[in-house]
Amino acid sequence: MLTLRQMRYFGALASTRHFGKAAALANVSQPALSAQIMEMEEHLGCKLVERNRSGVLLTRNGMEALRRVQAILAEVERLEDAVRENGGILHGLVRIGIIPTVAPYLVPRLVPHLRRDHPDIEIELREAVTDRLVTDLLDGRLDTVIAALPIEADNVEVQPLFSDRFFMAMANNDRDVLMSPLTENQVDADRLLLLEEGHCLRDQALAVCGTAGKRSLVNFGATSMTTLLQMVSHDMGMTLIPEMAIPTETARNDLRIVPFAEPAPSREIGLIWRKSSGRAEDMAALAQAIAACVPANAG
Amino acid sequence: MLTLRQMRYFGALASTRHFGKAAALANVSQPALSAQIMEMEEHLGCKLVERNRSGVLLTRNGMEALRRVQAILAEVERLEDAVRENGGILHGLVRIGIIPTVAPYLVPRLVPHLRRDHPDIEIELREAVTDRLVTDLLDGRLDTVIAALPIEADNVEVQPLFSDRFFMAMANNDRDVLMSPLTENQVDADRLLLLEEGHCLRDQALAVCGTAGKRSLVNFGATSMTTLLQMVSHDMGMTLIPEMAIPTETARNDLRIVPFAEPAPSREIGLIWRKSSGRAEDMAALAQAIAACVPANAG
DNA sequence: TCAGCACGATAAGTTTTTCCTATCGAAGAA
DNA sequence: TTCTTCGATAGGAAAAACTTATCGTGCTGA
Repeated sequence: MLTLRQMRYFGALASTRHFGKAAALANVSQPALSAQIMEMEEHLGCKLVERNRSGVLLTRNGMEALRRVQAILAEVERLEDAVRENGGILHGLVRIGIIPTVAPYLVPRLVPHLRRDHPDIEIELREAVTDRLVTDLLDGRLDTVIAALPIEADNVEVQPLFSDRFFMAMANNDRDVLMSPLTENQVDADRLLLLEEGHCLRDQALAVCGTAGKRSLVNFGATSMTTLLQMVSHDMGMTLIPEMAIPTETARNDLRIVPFAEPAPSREIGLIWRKSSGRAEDMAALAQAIAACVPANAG
Repeated sequence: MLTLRQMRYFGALASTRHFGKAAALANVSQPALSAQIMEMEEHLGCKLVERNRSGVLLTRNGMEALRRVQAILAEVERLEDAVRENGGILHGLVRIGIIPTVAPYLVPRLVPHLRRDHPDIEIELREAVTDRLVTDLLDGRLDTVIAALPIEADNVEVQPLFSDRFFMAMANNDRDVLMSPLTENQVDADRLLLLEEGHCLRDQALAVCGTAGKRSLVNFGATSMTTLLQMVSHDMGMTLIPEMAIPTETARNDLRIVPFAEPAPSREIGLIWRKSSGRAEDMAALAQAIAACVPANAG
């Protein structure tokens, strides 16, 4: 079996053309180097050097081998450097999973921010419901997940990012005249519009409105926040809207946003990654970047 | 110190994503492989794999390392192949030294012949006097020498190639009326033109004409056979011409070629190489190629 | 919920590899 | 000739790598 040790010794021999000096260069005794060279020749099945009066000559095979050996040793050195230097924080590919009720409001601000502060980053995004994201995270298809807490998974590290208050959204011309601020039991569960199964915001909405057990009449399940709020703006009902979605969605739809009475219900958004990934530093940097993107909601 | 063994195990681990299977693939026990991976991580200063429930995951550093490791292992394999396959006979660079009284008559026929029969050959030629060629050979700057025998050097192998008879060349209008065939003592040493010091043909001419001790009047020493024969054709004297030079030189100059009486004097041209070069096969092929180039002179 | 299983880490002892010192033998130099 | 240089060889020590056996943890299914 060819070894790097043999190649290193052979490189030293080629550059000194002298067994003794090569051994000194390689910090071993001359017989040790001789033996390795002989073993290398044995393995390759041909002489690499000629031992002569006027020192050492490389054979033709030796020259060919030398070129390749030097290339290999250089490659090895680059491997050591590349992994050691490591590119610093948030370098290279980072695969981020984000739940659909956060992604559209965070991504447009987060990505440019990351690109600016970490020019070497390469971002891969996936948008899916929490369960799917956590599975992908645990299976190594994602490096980190941004989702609503709490997360039920072992072996993960969780860093809370910010708290995102809920508001009630309804059509501006809605006939309901709700108190503002709203108390949670004022909500008519039959008029509550929800996202489809699997979205954590659906469960949160049901929890907030105290209707976990009830069956909502209009519960067909929208596929996105935007769809949901379009329905709301067409006076088909009302829905819970997280604060971070308000600027974007009110710009798109004609909505009335009604706050809840304090203590306002909210969701906690957090960053999740595998404990064993050893990327706590990257994650801290990412958390910081996210915090810098949502100043209005920080809390 | 990074080793190829570590890389091979790491490659196996990356492809199986399972320590046990990787160990089987590498034909070692699982603890042995674990230890090598750990050592590699230690050396590189970072984790390469995450050990998890769902098997083994490569870290980001691990992926970077894997790419480089695979490249390195492929390079090593190519090194083994390249040296082992070896390209067959007369492949790659062959550095040939030829004495000046042979080169102009052999090279134009030999080089195309070699290129045709050994397409992978790369020929480097040097023309110099025997002493210089032998020094270069022994110092490894040449692979082989074509010169007149005998050669005084140790550690070399000698393969006689062909015998090259001498003729006397003189101007066609020379007043001397020599017997043909010529006997050696008929030559007027004072009219003998010679190459400069160092050429073996000079010494051979002096020996043939039995004038080793005499001082030739026109002994200023020409630098080449062609120069010498131009002088001859201008009736400045006569000179010994080897048979292989006759076709070329009589085409260039108006010469009278007179044979010697049998046994005609001759020189023996041979192929010389370092015993330790281990290229006997190459040299045999080269000798054969040369023989095929000089059929008229074969003897 | 608990035994069973899968998997990587650890332990202990053995084998293999690598190395060192000392010395040999050949070849060139004085 | 004798001396010196240089790579190879010998013998034994040190280091590396390997093996089997076992541990600990986390998942799985009765």
